[in-house]
Amino acid sequence: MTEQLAGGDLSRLRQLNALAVVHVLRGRPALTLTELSRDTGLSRPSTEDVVLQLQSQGWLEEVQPAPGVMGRPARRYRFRSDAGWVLGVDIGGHTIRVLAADLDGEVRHTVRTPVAITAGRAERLGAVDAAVAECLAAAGLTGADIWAATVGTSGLVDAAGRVVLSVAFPEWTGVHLAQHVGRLVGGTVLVENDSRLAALAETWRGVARYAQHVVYLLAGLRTGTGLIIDGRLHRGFAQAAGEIGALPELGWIRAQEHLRTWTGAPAGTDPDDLAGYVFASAREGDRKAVAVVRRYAKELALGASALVLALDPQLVVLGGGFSRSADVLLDPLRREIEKRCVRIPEIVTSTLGDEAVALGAVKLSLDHLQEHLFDVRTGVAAPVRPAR
Amino acid sequence: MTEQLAGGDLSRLRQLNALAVVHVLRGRPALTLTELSRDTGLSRPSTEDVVLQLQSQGWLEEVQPAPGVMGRPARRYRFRSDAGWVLGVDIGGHTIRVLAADLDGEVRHTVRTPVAITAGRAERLGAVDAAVAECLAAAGLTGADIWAATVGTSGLVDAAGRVVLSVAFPEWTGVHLAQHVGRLVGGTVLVENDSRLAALAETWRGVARYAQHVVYLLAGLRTGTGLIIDGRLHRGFAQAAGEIGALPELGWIRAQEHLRTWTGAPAGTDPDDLAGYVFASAREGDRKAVAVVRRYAKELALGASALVLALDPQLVVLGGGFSRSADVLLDPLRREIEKRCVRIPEIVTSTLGDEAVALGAVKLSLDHLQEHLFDVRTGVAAPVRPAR
DNA sequence: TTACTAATTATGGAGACCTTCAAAAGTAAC
DNA sequence: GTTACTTTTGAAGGTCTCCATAATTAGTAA
Repeated sequence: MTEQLAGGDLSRLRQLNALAVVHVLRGRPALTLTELSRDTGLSRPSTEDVVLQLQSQGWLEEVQPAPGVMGRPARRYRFRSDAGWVLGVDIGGHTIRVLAADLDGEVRHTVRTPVAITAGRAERLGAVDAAVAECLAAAGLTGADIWAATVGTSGLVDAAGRVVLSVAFPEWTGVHLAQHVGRLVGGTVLVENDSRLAALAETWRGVARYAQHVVYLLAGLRTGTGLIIDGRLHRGFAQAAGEIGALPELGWIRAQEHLRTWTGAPAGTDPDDLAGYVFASAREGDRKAVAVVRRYAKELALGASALVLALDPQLVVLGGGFSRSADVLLDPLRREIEKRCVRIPEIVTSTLGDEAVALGAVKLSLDHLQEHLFDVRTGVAAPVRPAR
Repeated sequence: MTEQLAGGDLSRLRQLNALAVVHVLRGRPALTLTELSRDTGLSRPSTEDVVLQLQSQGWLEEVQPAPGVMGRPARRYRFRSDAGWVLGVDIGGHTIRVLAADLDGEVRHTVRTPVAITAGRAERLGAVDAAVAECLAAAGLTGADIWAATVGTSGLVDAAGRVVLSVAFPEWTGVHLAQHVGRLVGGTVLVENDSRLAALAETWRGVARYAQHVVYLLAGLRTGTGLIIDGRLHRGFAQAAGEIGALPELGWIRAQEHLRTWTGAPAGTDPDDLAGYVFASAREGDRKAVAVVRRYAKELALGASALVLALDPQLVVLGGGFSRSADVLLDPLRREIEKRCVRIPEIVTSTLGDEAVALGAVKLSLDHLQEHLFDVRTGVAAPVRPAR
């Protein structure tokens, strides 16, 4: 609990101050030494010393001084956010998505590759390979430039990066994604459940930005959850947290069934596409459709209420494919949750759309680097890809 | 997420090293400078410097050198764990319990005062006052010596230390415990739900010592929970976490009803005492009693399963009054949980008995001090009671 | 009494920080 | 074009904290 940081000699102090400078400068435009000095609390001369050291290491870069200011023009330094790169990969049912981002988390290149929902393991992995290669090429990078990558997939994932169980794609069970993607890129490869990554993305760039405790609901053809507790992704002891839908009494397994019973769609419609027709009819006021949506919302709310009662989050975020129909789904969902819970959290709709998972994958990669590159214990090392 | 610790000047380094020395020394017998130097990683001369400073501040004390060793006898220093004190108060239905512990968490004095279950607000608070006074007197302390105190109570507690809702004792609702106990002792007064404190105690001195994620079940006349996530007590956004029993579909409200239907007890038995008879009969193999216990276990398991599925803890701890009857309760509980959950955690019985809540209260007080007295950001201040 | 052992004390040196002040490099006004 | 003003840069001197090393001290063991 007390992650003690060992004391040390003077170099440790320099380490900490270098860390402070990097922290102030990351994700911001170039700053002058005076500004850095003010923001870090260090004296001007010390700031200069630290900055020069970081520059010689390759973390900082001098940029053109700002013109047209009073006084002697100040040198300005920026964080070299392009010193390293991270990848976020989303392996979805219909789409493979790869994002390349710099160390500031700025997404620089995006690749979307369609893949048949019926594609087998080999075909899908092949599409991943192609998409990663395409993204690297577009960014002018090689796999060696990637310092960390995260792969998002449906199903249960173990700590080693293997898919332990995939209900949606039976053939997917057992695939060792960390190893597979590890062939393509350098650095650590993390593998994580897609709902969790989407939740993470919401706390980073989405509607949950300032919440410490969040319950994320992935509502779509599959139903899943992601839990943010104390600002951190909660995985559980064996990465099995959030599986509330498995409780027979709550029946998330049944939830979709309600939508599939809908008969108002054109004959021959793929059962997977039915949901869209139900929501559309409900939107137009069709009584039966509204009732179907209400039943679905109730089932969803049961599991959600269990999570809300258990965790008392500040926020519940509705994401996934169905969140596009939040206009007809959110109200019944909210009512059902209000019936059951002691304290009612805010309930909002995701705005990240279908890029949430890949974005969360980028964030997880960045968090991993943060821990290993800019940690108080280790300080800042030279800007090279950390050992795997 | 990145709790950045600002860099700083050389005094900051000394601060960190002083912290390291204190950390090594706390909760251990007196050490020599050489041993301290080895464990902190500092050089001998520096260690001496730091130790001398801490001694002059009052945190460290020299003790008699160990006799009968080769070479020049080394000075030995111990952490002055009696420089400050904390209190743990458990306001139960039948008993008020007050524990006085030193800064190492060593419980030095215990006071137990019986109180009528029917006692009203004033009478109960009076008993608390008396018990606290008695405990202070026994320890030779005054309220001013107490650096932090925690009060455990049933019911929902707000962040200010007020009981927002007490189902078991309606008259208890609204009582401002932090204020009330604050009259008696110095330092911060924290108020927390009793189930949560019991959970905390289990991770400190109980069966959950090395678990990061724990679901604690308080099974007794009331049913409650305490959640430990990432090694920390989880309260939720509005201190309402763990209220899974409120979900109508899981029905913890009904759970006790099963036990109350029991007719095998002597006529005129207080309904609250029925449970003991049921468990006893079940222990002797009475079929009907076994069935009643099984029904109770099933209801309990429903909520427990929801928590386990949501959080995937390493451990489920069964505590509370009924945990004394774990021999007949644990097996059916485990079976019901196994039916419902994806990954089955260890399920064990608490060993702390009815001191768990007070012990957890001590621990919470200590954690509070730890944050304010020995934090990496603040360093170690002089050993005086921190401002409220 | 003498040898051995391990802690203490003293010394010198290096690294990182701070404050202060003079010099430099621009803009703005005349 | 010169002068005044503003702000940054660069250099000097000082303090603090740490480290390594060597000389001294206070015990035990033979």
